[in-house]
Amino acid sequence: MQPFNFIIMSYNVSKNLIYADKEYFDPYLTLTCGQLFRYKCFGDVYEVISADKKCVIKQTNDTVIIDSNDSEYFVNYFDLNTDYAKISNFLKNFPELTCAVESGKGIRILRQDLYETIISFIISANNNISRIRKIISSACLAHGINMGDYHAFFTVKQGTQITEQQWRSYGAGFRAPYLVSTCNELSSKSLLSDLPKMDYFSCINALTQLKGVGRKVADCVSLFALAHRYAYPVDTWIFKSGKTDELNTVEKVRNYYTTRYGEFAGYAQQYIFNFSRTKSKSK
DNA sequence: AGCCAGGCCTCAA
DNA sequence: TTGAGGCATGGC
Repeated sequence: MQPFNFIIMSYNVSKNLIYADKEYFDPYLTLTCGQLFRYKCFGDVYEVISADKKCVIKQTNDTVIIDSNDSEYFVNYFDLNTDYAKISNFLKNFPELTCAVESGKGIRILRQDLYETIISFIISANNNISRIRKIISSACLAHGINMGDYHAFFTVKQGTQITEQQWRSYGAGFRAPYLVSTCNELSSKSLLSDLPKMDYFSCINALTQLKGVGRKVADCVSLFALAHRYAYPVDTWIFKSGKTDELNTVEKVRNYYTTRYGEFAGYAQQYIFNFSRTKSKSK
């Protein structure tokens, strides 16, 4: 399959503004579906912080407007060069995905900063999204560079200065020693610059060497930061919705659905995750 | 009040 | 290789 078949220019850039087609970009779903943790909602206006950058998202009837000081960064961040119409139409053909794709229409899978994603998803282990957001927010407030109206995510160097006790005071709990260890590893080795050059399985192998990074976190990093859309992170929601008498372990669920959805497994996973959580909230 | 959360680590067998 | 148990904390 040729990559350019899935590329479409559904946006325009004018100075600090990006105008994106709203048809396949729902900011609310994209921001709240658990792939990023540094965003705020002000009615239908949103603020997103990624690494040391910030953007503000506004909307008209048919357009999403992204205001930032680095349009190129956020075009890539929001994956605006990928054609989600083709992806969702393809996935809709799987009967078990029809409802999930419909209700998750407009979710985009981001291309996030690698370091921030690794740290954030170590914190995510056995945790809930609102707590994850608070822990990350506290750490960034204390250690990230003050950018005026927001704080950047702490740098790799700043990360090495956060003590276990400080992590605990931010609410990281038993993950505190993992965070200290991984911050040091990422600072002293070349992993952060090597990972983007690796194939998917090499990424999983390298990432799971880090403390606090198991297969699920490694899959999230592969999917949300390294653009390996084959990755299929199996968390409690995905496992509950996918398990059967035969598929009774996390490994079996992951193997079955990565094979079933192939190079689009990551997108499918995100639709399923969103759908099962919204179903659970409404009852 | 008690279960659960975008799981991982250690330690047995 | 697989399974059990423990784990900080607070949302709901």
